[in-house]
Amino acid sequence: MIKGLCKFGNNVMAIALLRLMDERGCKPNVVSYNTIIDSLCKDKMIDDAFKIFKEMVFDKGILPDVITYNSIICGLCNFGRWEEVSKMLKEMEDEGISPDFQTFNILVDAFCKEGKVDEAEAVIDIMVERGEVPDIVTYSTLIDGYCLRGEMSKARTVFDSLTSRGLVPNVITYSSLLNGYCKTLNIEEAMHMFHEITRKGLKPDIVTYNTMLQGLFRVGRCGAARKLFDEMRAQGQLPDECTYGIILDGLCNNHQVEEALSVFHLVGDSKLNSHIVVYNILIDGASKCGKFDIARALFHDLTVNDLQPDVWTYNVMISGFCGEGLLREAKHLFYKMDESGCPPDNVTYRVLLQGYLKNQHCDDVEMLLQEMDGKGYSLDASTLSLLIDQTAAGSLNRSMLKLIGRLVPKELMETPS
DNA sequence: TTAGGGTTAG
Repeated sequence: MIKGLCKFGNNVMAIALLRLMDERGCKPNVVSYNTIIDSLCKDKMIDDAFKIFKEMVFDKGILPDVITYNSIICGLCNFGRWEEVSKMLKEMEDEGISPDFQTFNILVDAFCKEGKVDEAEAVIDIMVERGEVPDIVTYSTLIDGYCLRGEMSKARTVFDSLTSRGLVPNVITYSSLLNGYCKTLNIEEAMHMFHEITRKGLKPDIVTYNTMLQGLFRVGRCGAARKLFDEMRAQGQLPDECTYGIILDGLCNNHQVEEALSVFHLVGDSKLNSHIVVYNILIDGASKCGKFDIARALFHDLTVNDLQPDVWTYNVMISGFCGEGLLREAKHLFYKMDESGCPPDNVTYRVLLQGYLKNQHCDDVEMLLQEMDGKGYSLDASTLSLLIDQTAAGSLNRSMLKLIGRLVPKELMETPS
C-alpha cells in the first residue's frame, strides 16, 4: 500500500498512512520507512527524506539498514551534496553497517555522472578489495563515464574487457557505447554497435533507437534517420516523447524548421505537444533560422495552452531577442522571469551579457556583472574573452577588470589560453 | 517486503 502510494508520487498520503498505522497500533518497520525514504529521495525531496529518517531513528528507535543508507546516499549524490555523502558513509561504518555492492554502484554512478572516472575506478578497486564483484551495471556505468568525457578508446577497453570478466553486455551496455560514438560523431562505429545488438540476439529498445536517431541527425543524415524511424515502428517500438524531441531538434538543426513545424502542427493537440521541451526546441530552432516572429508566436502560445515557460524557454527567448538586437525586450524578459518565480541561471547571465557586449551596452554589462558577483555566478570562457577584448579595445571601462577577475572560475585560471 | 545503469533542447 505504501509502495503503491509512493509509486503514484503521493508521498504525502504515504506518510499519512505511516502515521495512521502507528496510531492504530500497527507499528511501521524499517521496510515501511525505507519505502518512503527512497520515494522521497527519488522525487528530489531529500530534506523531507532526512526528516523521516530522523523520525525513524530518534523517535521510533528503529535502526536504519543498508537499504536506508543507500537510498539517502543516492539522493544526496544526485544533488552533488558530497560532504553529506561522506558523512553518511562514515555514519554507516560507525553503526557497523558495511556498504554493500549497491552502495558502491551508486558511488560509481555518481562519480561517472560528474565525469570523475578516476574516482569511479578507485571505488571499483575498493569494491574488489572488499570482496564484492562488480557486475555489468558497474561496468556499463563506467563506460558511460568515459563516453561522457569523449574518451572512446577507454570506453571501448572497458567494453572489451567484459567477456574476460565473465560478464555479458546487455542492450543497455551496447546503447551506452553507441551513445558515446554518436556524441563523438563517429557514426560508422555507432552504426556498427547498433547492428551488433541484433547480431548478438538482443533487441534494440526505445533508448537505442532514440540515441541512434539523434546521432544520425547530428551528422546531417536526415534521410537515414527517417529510414530508422520507419524501421523502429516496423519493429514495434512506439516512439515516445524523447523520440519526438529528437526528431524536432534534428530537423531544426538541419535547416528544416518548416518541416519540424509541420510535424508539430500535425501532432496538434496531443499529449506530445503539452511538454515545454517541445516548445523550447521549436522556439530555439525558429529563432536560429531567422524566423524570430515564429519563435515569438510560439512563446505567446504557451500562455494560451496553459504551459509554464521554464529557464530554458526564457534563455532561448532572451538569446533570440539579443540576436535581433532587441536588447530592451531581452532585459524586460530577464526581469520578468525572476518575477514569475523562474530565477535566471548561469546560462541566462551568459546569454544576456553577450547580448549587451555585442551591442555595446556598457552600463548594463557592469550592472549584470555586479549582479553575478552578488549571486556567486562565474563567467564562461567565451564571455570572458569577449569582455577582455572589449576592455582592451577601450569600449569597456578598465575599472571593471577587478570585478571581472572575481568572476573568473578556478578552471579558467589554471588553463591560460 | 523496501535500494543500482543508458536516450530529449541553450
